[in-house]
Amino acid sequence: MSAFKPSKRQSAILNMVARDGFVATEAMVAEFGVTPQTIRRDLNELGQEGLLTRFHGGAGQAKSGENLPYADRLRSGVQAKQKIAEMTASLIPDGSSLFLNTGTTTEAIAQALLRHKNLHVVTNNINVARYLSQNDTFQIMLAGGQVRNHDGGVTGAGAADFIDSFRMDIGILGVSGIDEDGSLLEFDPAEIRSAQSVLRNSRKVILVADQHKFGRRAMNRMGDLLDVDIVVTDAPLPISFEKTCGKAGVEIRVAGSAKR
Amino acid sequence: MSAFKPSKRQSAILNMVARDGFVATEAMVAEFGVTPQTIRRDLNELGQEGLLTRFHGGAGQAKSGENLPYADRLRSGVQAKQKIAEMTASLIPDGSSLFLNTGTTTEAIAQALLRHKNLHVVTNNINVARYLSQNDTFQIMLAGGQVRNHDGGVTGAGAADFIDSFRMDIGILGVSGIDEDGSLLEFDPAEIRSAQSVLRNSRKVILVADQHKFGRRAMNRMGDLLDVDIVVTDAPLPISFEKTCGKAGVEIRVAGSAKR
DNA sequence: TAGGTAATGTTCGAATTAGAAAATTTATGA
DNA sequence: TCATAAATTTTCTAATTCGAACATTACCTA
Repeated sequence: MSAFKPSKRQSAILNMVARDGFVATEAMVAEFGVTPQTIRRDLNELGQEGLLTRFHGGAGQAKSGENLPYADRLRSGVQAKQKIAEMTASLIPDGSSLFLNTGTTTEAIAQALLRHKNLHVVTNNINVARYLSQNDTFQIMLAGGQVRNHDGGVTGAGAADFIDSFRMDIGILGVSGIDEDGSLLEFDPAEIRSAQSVLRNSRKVILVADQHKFGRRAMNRMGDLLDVDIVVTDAPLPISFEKTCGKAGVEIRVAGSAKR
Repeated sequence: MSAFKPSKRQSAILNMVARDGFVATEAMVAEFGVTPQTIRRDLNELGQEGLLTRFHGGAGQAKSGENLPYADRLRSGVQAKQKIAEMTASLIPDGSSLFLNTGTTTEAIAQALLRHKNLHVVTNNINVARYLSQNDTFQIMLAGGQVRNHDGGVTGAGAADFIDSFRMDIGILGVSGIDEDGSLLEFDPAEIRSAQSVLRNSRKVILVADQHKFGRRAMNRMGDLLDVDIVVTDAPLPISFEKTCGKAGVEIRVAGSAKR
């Protein structure tokens, strides 16, 4: 029972490849929860279409050629996160206290925040902590616990308790997926408790999610759109989600829609 | 034979990786006219320095947010730390549980440990955690608390308590200085309690210190040479320290004296 | 010249990945 | 409900890559 349709998964693969330059087969197996054989089939198909290049052990970006229009449409990963990160950063005043959880989007936000001053940040992600530590005016609190090797997230009961000991102005949450009924979903159950602590202890909650997250399924429910104040994304939402947000009283901000 | 010196070839490899995102081992073999094994040696070295990421079948760009290795390399005493790191790593069996505290030397050790397997590591340093997380067979526990911006150390009462909840085979300690009477010294008082927890909870304690640490003064006393089992350093110790170690029953290992 | 060292090549067993084919599950429409 | 097609897993074998140990080469220097 995979949470991805084949076409969805294939475009997600293209996004990963576009973002990282090279993705190992095993990494995709872990990401999508399918068999290596299935990933190889995908890679062979995408490779035949010239959308990526196969390597022993994974796949990398396609050699520059034609086809790029289509590929570009499917791979908006990095730019999308960048736009989301910049808009989110613009919502944060200097001197705020805030929380950042795990995810590539929140890592992008950490980078975008480096120009701010005197932020107090609580996080459970060692990459976020490391980025932010470059700014001497920041005070960074990192939750302790077991480190998830592939993404640098810190998990465990202690991490959630640690977060519970703070009360923050703003909580910034990344998620694995959002269901149509407004459920916020995560792949990793270990992340749930930390995220819930953030929801509880933030005066204002900002949810960051690129367009592919909407409708994407994941096993664990961490919360509900009702708990969120602002959603920052990179493209107009499907109507069903707009309705859900409207009911929940959630403000939607589409990054890069005005300019670019 | 080969038209490239090793250093030339390695920087050429970095260029290829930077340009293409991912380069297959075979492609480099063809490019440089050397054996796959030679390429692998290069890739392992560059990978350990964090300048690229190894994959099965080739190498790709370094994971997000690298540059510290460069800064590290420019710092003085890198070679000494490297030698100490390699010798220390050789003292650690696969599958051990160990502790690593804060300091540039312990960060070098973290890199040197990447080829080990199934280590259980407890640390209060986010850089150590990040390096080690590249190895999927490691289980990493990171203490929580406030992050010291300039070196990535995690401090606070919670950090020491966190360490106290473990019992480890080996504790690896870096220090700011060592007094002639055998006192282990630290500049930052916030580091003291964590280090003492390590001394308490390690079955064997390895102290790592380059030659300049001996005789250097610092304000805070964290422990005594009596608590240490092995000292790893990079040059023969002054006689006064040899005597102190002898009395304390401490084994001294000088890295790089026998081989290399 | 003899010894030492750094770099590379060779060899080989172990580990990883690929691919083909069959079995199973899932989705869909009559 | 059943039949059918699509998607995925399973299973097995072949191909590739890896790492360690040892041999070789080139070069330096005492």
